[in-house]
Amino acid sequence: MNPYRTNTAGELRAENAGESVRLAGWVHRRRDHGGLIFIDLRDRWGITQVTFDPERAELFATAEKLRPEWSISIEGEVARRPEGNENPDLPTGEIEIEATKLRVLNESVTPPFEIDREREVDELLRLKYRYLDLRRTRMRENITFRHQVVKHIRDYLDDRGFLEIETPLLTASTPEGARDYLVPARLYPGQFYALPQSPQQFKQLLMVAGFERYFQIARALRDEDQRGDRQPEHTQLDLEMSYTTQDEVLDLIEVLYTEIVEELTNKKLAAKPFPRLTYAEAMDRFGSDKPDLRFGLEIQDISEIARSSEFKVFRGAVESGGSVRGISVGGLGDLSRRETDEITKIATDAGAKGLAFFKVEEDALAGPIAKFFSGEDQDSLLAALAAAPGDYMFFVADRNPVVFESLNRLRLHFRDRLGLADENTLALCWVTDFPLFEWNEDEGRIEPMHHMFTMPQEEDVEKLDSDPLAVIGQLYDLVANGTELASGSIRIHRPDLQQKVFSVVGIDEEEAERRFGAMLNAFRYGAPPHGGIAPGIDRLLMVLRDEPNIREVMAFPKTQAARDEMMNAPGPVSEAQLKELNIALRRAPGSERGSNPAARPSEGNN
RNA sequence: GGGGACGUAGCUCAGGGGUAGAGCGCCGCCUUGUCAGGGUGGAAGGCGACGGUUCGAGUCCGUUCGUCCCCGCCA
Repeated sequence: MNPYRTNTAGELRAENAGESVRLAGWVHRRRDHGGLIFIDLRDRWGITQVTFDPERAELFATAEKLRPEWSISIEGEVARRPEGNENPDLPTGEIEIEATKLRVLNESVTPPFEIDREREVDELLRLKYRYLDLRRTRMRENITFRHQVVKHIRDYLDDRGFLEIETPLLTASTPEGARDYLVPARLYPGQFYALPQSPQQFKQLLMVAGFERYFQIARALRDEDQRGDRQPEHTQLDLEMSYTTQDEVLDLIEVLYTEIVEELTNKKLAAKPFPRLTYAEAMDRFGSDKPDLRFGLEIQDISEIARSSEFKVFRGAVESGGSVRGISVGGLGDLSRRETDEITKIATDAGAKGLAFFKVEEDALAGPIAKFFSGEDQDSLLAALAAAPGDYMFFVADRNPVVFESLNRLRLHFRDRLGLADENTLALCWVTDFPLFEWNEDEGRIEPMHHMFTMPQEEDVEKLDSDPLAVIGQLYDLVANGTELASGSIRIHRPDLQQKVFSVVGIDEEEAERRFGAMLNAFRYGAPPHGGIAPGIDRLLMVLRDEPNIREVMAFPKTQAARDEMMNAPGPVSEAQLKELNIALRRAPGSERGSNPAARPSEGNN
């Protein structure tokens, strides 16, 4: 018999009355009535009320000393609570334990914040005392839920013949993409391992190796600045299949995600099967490759009306190869000058030179530029946007990328402003047929949209030479409520085609050999056609748990400045360690921002 | 790298030129049916740090450190 507990604090019910039990856990709350003491005992599974009777003098005297977060073990009899004293808010609320023994396993100093309350606490304090923060309901539930989702994933893939295979954490640096985290190689002075941004090449090599169906709950590391949904290390479901097709990958993930949502959450799926939009369609209708499909406000192209209008800004945009597009928004009432300025700023922040808008009146359009449009043109605009009296129409005239980005941001702004999206609905959709490459303005060169192992659509292969930017890839994203949850592709499996793609992005044979030699070589040994996907686990959990930040679904995240304030990482290392690694520092530790612990604000230490 | 918000008691916050306040928590005492227990008394901070303006600075100005959010960056 376990010396601490026979049952958990979440499982005892009325039918257990009369049983002798032991429970162990923390003092959640104490209610000392002088002549009677109630202790709420908390463990991972729940809360059970324990009573201490003054007739047992010694026991009672110990119970009087109990304080929140003391670790205790109690023994006693399960008793139905007196009539009328049940607590319907507690699963164990029909019973209580009449304590006969109490062991204090460990006292607790007063915690820096209250464990039993859900109020907001400063994030730095939460992270510094993460082991206490994790005791609180929110985090305990999130981390528990995380386990359930990952378990479901493992079972699902195991059922379908997938093998979970680990790949190295110490690997080679790949200069493009995100900045690598580097690890000095002691045995090779001046050389470094890199921590993986993803197991991409390894999983493809596992296909060459014949494992056919691979997955891994893999850590992916990127040394880039943080965001609400980005951490230095995050977790992906990395997955790859041989002899597969895009549809097969999509179906596999679609069923998995449908199960997760329907079996593990109370959320509603907006549509089953998930809508599949091409990249071109998503941009056209929503101005984004990760559209939020929970609401309308779809974008309409009015370039043809603009081309013949009197309004020079509109005409000019179309004549110089851009377009004019707009959305119609109801329910805004009458916007003040200040409000229209704010809305305009959203568009200009996205690169637009301005924002054209009209208020739709009963008989005509109103607004600063209405005078440039004939009655006929006004009717055409109304018809194009299906606008009704009381609506506002907003138009952006510019190069297409600017038009799309501006209207995308406006769409999301009105979603939030007008509460158009139901929080309990998950609009999952696939976006497919992405271009294989995109043009990098800053660097003046072609780059892969996803990565350079993506297979072009068969009919576009010949365009790799003539018009690479027009080549569509066998590339797909899973999107939920405007958030990208997964990204994948069918891969190139032939060395000649891979070499061709390398050359399009400016990697010659010698460089390809040096950096991707293993893979190119592997492809010469009958590499099977293969493809896969890599869903982000953290982002999925954020969406499913309605958490505003990725830190809320990770047990031990880093701060925005990529620090671990609990473990004090990163930190300096000894001169001896550096010497062993053949590393000389260019700057002494402590000379950089944020690197001086002594400069940090002090906080309570009770 | 850039922009914004914030930093006052252990926690959450109010105060905005005249010497610091609330709720919760904490400590003591009282209370036998509470479950955000109740009552009562008490301790606790000099307002992130540094420098300036002022007779006087949480309060105004500057710098700096830190946290969070956004852009850039990043799938």
